[in-house]
Amino acid sequence: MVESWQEELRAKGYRVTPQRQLVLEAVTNLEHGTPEEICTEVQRTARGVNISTVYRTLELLEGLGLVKHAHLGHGPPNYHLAADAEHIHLVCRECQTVEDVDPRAAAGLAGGLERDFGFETDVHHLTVYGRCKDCRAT
Amino acid sequence: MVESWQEELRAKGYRVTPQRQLVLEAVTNLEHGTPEEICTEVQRTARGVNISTVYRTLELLEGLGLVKHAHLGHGPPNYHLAADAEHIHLVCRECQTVEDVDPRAAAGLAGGLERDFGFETDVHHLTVYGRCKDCRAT
DNA sequence: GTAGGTGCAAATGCTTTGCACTCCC
DNA sequence: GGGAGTGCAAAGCATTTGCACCTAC
Repeated sequence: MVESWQEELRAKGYRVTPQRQLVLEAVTNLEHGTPEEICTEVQRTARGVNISTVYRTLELLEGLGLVKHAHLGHGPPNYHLAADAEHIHLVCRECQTVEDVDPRAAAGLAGGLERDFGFETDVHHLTVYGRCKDCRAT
Repeated sequence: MVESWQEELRAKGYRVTPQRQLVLEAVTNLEHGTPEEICTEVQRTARGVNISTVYRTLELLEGLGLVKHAHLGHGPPNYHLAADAEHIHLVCRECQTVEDVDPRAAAGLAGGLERDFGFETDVHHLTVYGRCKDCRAT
């Protein structure tokens, strides 16, 4: 398997700190979360990590390719583990819920954009707005 | 054809003001613009409209279905005429440029989401992140 | 005339930054 | 020990809100 992210950090001259471990754990537990939510999650298990440290850490972890973020509408960005299966976000414009679906649903779209525009689609980052099943039923 | 938006405003008890006309014109001219850019565009032709009026007006016009907005990444939302042909935004993560493409590219995706999840896709609002042709060539 | 609309300034919410102190290597 | 990392507070933006004044109807 791969070397641990801790070793990777050290190899690049960064340091392994409790805060960085806590933030990564929180992202893992939440599966999806805004910086604010991640900060709150950390406080559930340990003494808080400052919100600005959360921002700095997320930026670092994203640079290392450990986490990724997506923009799910008006609010703050949403972070999740890069290692989690990639997925597409379906955001309902009425009830604001987010549903994760298999990226294969967008395989045709990605293929078409590649073929017609030479555009390399970042599938995990794809956000689709619309109305969900439940809201349409109402 | 349809009644003018001015009449629609009056019919709903709203008023037709120069500011509202100017904002709608600016959106028309810009094709795509953030609230800030729209505010600047108005100042090119007339004496400025206050930024808070721009926000309030865009919200109103969106409620009437005259304009729509999309989130193109980190920055502020992007407004365009609802009457403009619907399109998909391809946002390059490296050079930040936005390319508009025909919504038919996403017909397969929308059909699949409808069939498999009962999700009604808001195609005009679709934003696809990735890397554009030019950046991939470098 | 009057309710809706506007401008201005202050408030808010999210995010970034400067700086002194801390602690990992 | 020294530089990277952290906490705290202040600064930055984008956006919203309160309120007195203005104007379309």
